[in-house]
Amino acid sequence: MGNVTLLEVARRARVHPSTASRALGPGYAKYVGEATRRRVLRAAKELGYRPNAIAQGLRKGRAGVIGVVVVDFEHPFTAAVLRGMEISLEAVGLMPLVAETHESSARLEQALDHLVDRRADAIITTAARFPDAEVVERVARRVPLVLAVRSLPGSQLPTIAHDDMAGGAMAARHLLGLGHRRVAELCGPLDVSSFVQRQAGFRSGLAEAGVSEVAFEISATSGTIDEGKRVAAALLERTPELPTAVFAHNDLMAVGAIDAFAEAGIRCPQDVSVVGYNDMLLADHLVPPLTTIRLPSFHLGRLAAEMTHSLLETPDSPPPTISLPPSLVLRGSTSAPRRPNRVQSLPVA
Amino acid sequence: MGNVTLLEVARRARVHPSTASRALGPGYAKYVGEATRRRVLRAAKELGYRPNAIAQGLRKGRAGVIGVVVVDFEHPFTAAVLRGMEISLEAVGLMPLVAETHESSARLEQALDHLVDRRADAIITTAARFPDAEVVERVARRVPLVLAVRSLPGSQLPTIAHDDMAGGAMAARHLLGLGHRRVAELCGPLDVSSFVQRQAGFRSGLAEAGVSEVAFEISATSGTIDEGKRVAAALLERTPELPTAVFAHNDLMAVGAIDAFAEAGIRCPQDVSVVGYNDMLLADHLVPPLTTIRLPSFHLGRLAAEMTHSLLETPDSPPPTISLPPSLVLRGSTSAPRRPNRVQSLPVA
DNA sequence: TTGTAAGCGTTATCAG
DNA sequence: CTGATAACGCTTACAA
Repeated sequence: MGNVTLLEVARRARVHPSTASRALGPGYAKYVGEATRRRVLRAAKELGYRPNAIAQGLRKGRAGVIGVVVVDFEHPFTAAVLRGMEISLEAVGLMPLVAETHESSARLEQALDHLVDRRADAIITTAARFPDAEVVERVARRVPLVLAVRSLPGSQLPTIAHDDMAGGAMAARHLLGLGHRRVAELCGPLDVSSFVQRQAGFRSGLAEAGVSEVAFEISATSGTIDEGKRVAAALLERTPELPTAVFAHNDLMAVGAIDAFAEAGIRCPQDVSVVGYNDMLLADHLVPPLTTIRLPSFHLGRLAAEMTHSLLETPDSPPPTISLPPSLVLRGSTSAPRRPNRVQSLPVA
Repeated sequence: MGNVTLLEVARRARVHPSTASRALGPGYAKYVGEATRRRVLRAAKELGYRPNAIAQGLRKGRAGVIGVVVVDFEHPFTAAVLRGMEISLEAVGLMPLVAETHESSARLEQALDHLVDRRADAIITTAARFPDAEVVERVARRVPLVLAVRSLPGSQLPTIAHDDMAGGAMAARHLLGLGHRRVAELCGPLDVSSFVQRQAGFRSGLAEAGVSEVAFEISATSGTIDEGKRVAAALLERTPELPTAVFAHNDLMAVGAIDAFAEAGIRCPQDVSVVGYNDMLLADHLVPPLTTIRLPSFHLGRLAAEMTHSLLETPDSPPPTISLPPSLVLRGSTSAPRRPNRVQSLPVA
């Protein structure tokens, strides 16, 4: 496992290590004689030399790595965001170093510290929750940091997110346009900007038509099928007069909600319309196919990476804030309300 | 952004840097006077000292990082495998550095080289295809390497994979048990061990009952819905007498196949049974719910990481080969064949 | 228990 | 165009 070092390459090419370094590196290669360069290159190839990125990193003070913090690889759009970042980072020779938080503040802090320790050139986090603001700001003082997907209120940090306010409003307008007047919301965790924005957008969309949503204070602790089911069941239990439409803060929750409704004998979309969020894989293969809000996640990933890169190139430019518009995907889980619901008590699973 | 170094901590604590190092590191802390240690710890905290992992890595010769190569974050079980690895790596203070290949050999090589350059302590790859064998073996000579999920035929490298042979056989026996005798297979790319094994297992399962599958030479270039649809459409086009059951090499392809069948007016499971593979998220929410083979992917991730770790601890132990048994998940996409199919020509979408 | 000194593999800087 | 030298920040024999 003895690794070939620059010194050995230099010896074989009969040059000084620094000459070998110049010949191999892109920046200084022109200051090396053509013949010498060839010799060095050949020696390197023959020995199977690979530069030690750790030593380079120590010397140059940068690791050539961008730290990326995500909630979960299984999260609906994590893969798309990551792929976008990867593609645009690769173009500039940077490698993403990815860490998961699983929605735990402790793990977020740990991941950020890890990345700081590794001297990541910059960090992109898509996992910030409101209680993490202090930690994030602390880290941002040590290394350029970009907030992606999830923003932090009042933060001056460069931010790129989906326009969830617009997404929520879209959902509201769609439902209103269909004729719904009695609507409810199945909220995701409200310590995350995405869900707060969706809620605000949804409510303001309703308000435009003078409608206000069914009061209901329970929100999901995570955006999963089980949580969607639990929250929807609670809605059934607590709401005397059932809403004719429901806006779920993500597709998985929408699926859970539809499950809960079905178990109570309430059909979607005949008895209740459901709008999801994310347009996840297979959303179009469910029954009914899910009407949902589609997010330009791949694009967001690209832009986040580009923003990060330009932040490194031009550290003193004003921190940008980008917001990406979503779009409505019409499918079968929404339709006009059948008729005003009667007060009814329904069995709960 | 001037980062605090050990030297500054040492100065503030009025000790020599080496003493500071000992006080801070876990191994030598006991050789430091209690009072001194306290002073160093306090100084470090006050200055917000964070050890430079790059410098540590250079000095110690190890980066404290395990390189992990995956095909795609969106791949059905990547997330589960990764989470398994992460959990067991974290327990021993190692961090996964993840790279994607998108099923490209060039990217695989690039990713492996990147990881070698970063002096990853070890590499786990779940993305190897047969043509990559040479590259993988080359890299394995420089750094401990574990083949996970996808094995390489004839390779002596430590390997941990799903028992796809058993999975394929399970699918075959299930279909045979239901009474099917005319069955076909929708294969994934056959330069990947997983799919070759599934095929071999399926065929041998059939052979036990003296059945052989419908001859059909087209295989998918990737395990996606679109590819499943394409291959299934080709099957419809080329097979005069339609099979009563189909084994798709993964769930997404199964979904695509069911789509293609539906477009041709062939219902699942009434006219054709379909078995998938992976038990992906939402497989139970499709229509019909997918009968499929479930893989212990989280467990595989854990074990792969443990194997890697013990490989580092005990480099001279014989390279283990582990195979993890899958299980059959019975759902609605399979049923007894209605009756022997007549020869028929069918419209293709 | 603490200090000394050397060096991990590179590259920036300065001479030549 | 090439060589010498020092330094990036840290750990670890070894000496005291």
